[in-house]
Amino acid sequence: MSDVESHLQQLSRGVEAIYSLEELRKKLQSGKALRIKLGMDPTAPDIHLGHSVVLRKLRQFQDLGHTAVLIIGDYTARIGDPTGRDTTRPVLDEAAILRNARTYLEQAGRVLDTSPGKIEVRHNSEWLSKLSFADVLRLTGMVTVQQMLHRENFKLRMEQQREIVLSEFMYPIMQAYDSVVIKSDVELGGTDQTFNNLMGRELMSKHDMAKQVVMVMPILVGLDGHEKMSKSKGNYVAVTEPPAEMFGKIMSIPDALMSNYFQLLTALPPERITSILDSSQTHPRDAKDILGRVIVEEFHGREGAELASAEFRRRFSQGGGGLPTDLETKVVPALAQGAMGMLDLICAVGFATSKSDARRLVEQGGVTLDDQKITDPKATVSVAGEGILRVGKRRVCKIKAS
RNA sequence: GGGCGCGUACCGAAGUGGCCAAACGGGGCAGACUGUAAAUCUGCUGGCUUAACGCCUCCGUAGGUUCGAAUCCUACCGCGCCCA
Repeated sequence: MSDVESHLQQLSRGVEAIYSLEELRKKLQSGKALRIKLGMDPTAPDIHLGHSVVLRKLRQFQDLGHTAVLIIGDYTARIGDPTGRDTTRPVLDEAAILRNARTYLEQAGRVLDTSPGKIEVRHNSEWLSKLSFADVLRLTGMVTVQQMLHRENFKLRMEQQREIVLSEFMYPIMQAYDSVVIKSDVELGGTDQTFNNLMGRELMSKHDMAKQVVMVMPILVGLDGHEKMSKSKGNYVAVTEPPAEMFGKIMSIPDALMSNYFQLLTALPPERITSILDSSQTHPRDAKDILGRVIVEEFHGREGAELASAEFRRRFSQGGGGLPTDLETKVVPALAQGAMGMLDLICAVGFATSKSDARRLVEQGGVTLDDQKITDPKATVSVAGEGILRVGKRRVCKIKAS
């Protein structure tokens, strides 16, 4: 297989759609370093595995010698979005945008290759702020209302007779114009960006330029196995999380989700994935362990992944009970004054939000002190030196009087 | 400008004068079990406490009617839809 064909195969992996494969092939055949565009919205700086799907694809391109062009949508963010609902975009000030962009880059850098020459970071205010009204009219003259109304989101709202603010039509045009300016060869995005990215092709061809290829990646399902991974749903794994936390969260996904995660979040060869997912060859628990380690390894290295896996086994498998390696010590000064109520102690270390809450935990048998189960809510404790307090499976700490 | 609706705990959603700390579902937490923080099953899910069928706070906000209000009235705030 030629290089081009093998690259094409790698790059197509896990992709939802390519517009079009043939054009991508031609671009790869040219032998040039391609410019791969990815737009980012400077409002949500908490990057999670869902974002990493697209970022990993971008990284793949980088590794094959192409250039990542990251567009920070600062102009758009500054103007905000009048529509309130479907596409809430809060208005941000300059400082916030800069801050968000910086944390975004810091986090995206855990996936991307940020060495010089591999990545180009641009703010779209650079060119958008210079457009005159006449320029804007010229751009809007290149797109028809009918094209706009084809977009799913708009179509739906037309049918439901819900408002569409005129300026909303401008967002796809602005993004598309970004592509014209930076002369992208390929634009990446999630499937939700399909329309906007295709608009880039449209606008580029109106400018007599080579059209960008659009590749859209599937939206990653969150830890709950149903809804898309997002911060607001709380069903996410942030790229900045410590190894043990990452690993544990991955172990908590429904078994049925494993295949999807292997496909979108790892680079394991397809045959390998098939054999891992075949329960007659690999125990499902081990399959998930592999998944967890491969993902954690990407962010914390081989050693971090192994440690996280080992710790998980120690703490939770076969009854568990092991202590975490980074066992936290909490000082409870009140203990120095003699016996203190169990419930107060639980609240004092922050394992319960109220005494009623603490009482429930005790009554349900979820609390142990030095491996002694406490079942009486009225119990008092006096810890001479220090003790190990557990609440449920996951909350453990060492307590000291001073 | 006119008309009509809606606002209940983390979320969704019942409840239209006392039996309401408020059904039910989701989520969360705990327990059992296990192959894991999976699945399944069970319990809990406003707060305080001398732990009691005690007290306090609570159904957008502020008043009012009533022996008694999430439920009725008034004003206000917020949200939505329709007409102009």
